[in-house]
Amino acid sequence: MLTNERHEFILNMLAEKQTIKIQDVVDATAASESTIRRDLTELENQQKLERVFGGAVLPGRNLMEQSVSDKSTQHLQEKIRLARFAATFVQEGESVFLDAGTTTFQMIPFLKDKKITVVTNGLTHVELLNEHGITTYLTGGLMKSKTGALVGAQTAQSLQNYRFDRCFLGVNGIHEEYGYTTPDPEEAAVKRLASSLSRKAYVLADHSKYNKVSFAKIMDLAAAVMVVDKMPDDILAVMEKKTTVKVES
Amino acid sequence: MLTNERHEFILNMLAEKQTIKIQDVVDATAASESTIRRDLTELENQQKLERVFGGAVLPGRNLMEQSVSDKSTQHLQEKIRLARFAATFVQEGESVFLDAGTTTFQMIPFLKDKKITVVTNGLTHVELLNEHGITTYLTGGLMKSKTGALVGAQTAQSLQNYRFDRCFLGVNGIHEEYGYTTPDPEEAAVKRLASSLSRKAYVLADHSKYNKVSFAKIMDLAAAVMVVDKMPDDILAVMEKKTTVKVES
DNA sequence: ACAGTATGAACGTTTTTGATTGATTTTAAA
DNA sequence: TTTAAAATCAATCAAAAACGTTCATACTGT
Repeated sequence: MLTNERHEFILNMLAEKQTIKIQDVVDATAASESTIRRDLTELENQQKLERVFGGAVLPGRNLMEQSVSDKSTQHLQEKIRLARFAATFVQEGESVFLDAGTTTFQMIPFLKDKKITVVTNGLTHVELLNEHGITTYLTGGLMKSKTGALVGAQTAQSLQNYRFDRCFLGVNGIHEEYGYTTPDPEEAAVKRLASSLSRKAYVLADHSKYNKVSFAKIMDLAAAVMVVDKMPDDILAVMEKKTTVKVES
Repeated sequence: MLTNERHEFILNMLAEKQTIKIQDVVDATAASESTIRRDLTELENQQKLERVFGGAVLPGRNLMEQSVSDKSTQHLQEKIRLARFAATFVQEGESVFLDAGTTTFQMIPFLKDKKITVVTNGLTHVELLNEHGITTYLTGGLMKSKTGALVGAQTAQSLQNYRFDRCFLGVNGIHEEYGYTTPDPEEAAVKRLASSLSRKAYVLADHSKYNKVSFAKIMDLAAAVMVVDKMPDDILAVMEKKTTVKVES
């Protein structure tokens, strides 16, 4: 049995059983314990698995878990429902911009079977997009360690090279008078530019964002289609004067 | 059996079984082991297959393994020593380009206390750089899932906006006549451009790369300072005609 | 006949492998 | 909680397998 075959075998075995013990692999492959041990060490270096005492387990979804863990589960469920709905707008063959942010991040699993091209300025996004086999371009720019977003002049210049069919943005504040806002002026600039380069722009917002105002203005409410969920009826009444879409539940 | 016939036979056998062992081919063709070996080497140069220890696999089948993996621990130790040495060239306040690649990746921990600005096209690099508190710009571009590198026209355009004091590149092959080579033409283009934008370019290479020739040429040997480690003395004799630096051990 | 290429055997080198050792971690009993 | 036994681990070493290189020979087409 070739080394590569053995590696693939181990990964298959792991994918199937979630957890493997070294002895099980030894028995199944007829290779020595030392060899299997070496295989596991190398596969761990490749981040294809994670070693534990006695065997190995599937690698942790570090980035996703990280970005997901800081929000409450209820909020997360809401975001996922919102994201799934937003993803239905995307048609085959389109080009899409995904803003860096946790809500747009949740859209990715729902895009996996569409033949689309995605551009994003989110570092965490590009990895998940690739795992789902979606052709992905990353904008250049300065890395903001806190949010994993790329911003600045380079990002703007990169964006100028693209035109999008659809553009999905996350925001921190929604206000009738002050429009969409977010804490970071540089990220706001990226969002504004992306939406101006897009045939159609969508803002993904759960109810917690309404009537909040953050530091940096992105644009007026009317400049994008707002995809909302669980908003109080009186708010929706105001919103429906604008182009607003509500999740069908 | 004619050479061409044998080649075709091997490719058919490979297409059918996904992976082949040298001994199996020897038995099936009644040719000598040497001949089959030569066949495989040539077919690999034609990118018709990919050699692994003991046989060959379909190309692109598990390139993930080759590119992301860092082979044995011994190789890794060698790379780390090389990386530490290379990092000593970087002075305070300089701007540095770090190529996507495993050897340059190992440099990052040794850069952490310097006040420098780093530009990279490596997705994995930018995260570690940020953990070490280093100001980091990422080039834009198309995401290559195999290597985690950004490539293409966007990457080139992003790079044009910078000038570097130093630029560190990984390569797959070093050859007196054919220069530095790497498997992917697009990555080669990025490396070449980056080095041309840099006051000083360094190629990091362990001894396993010497006398290897990969598919895409990056540039001639003389175009960069080669940082080598553990190279046989006779090779060094040749090298020292060029600008070459050896790790002090 | 001759130059150029392909072949197979032989050689020394590199890589992989399995067994052994002593250290470390877990488990279970005191 | 402490202690001892069992299991697992990393490190080392030598044997085996696979490797590239060289060289002499056989084959090819001109």
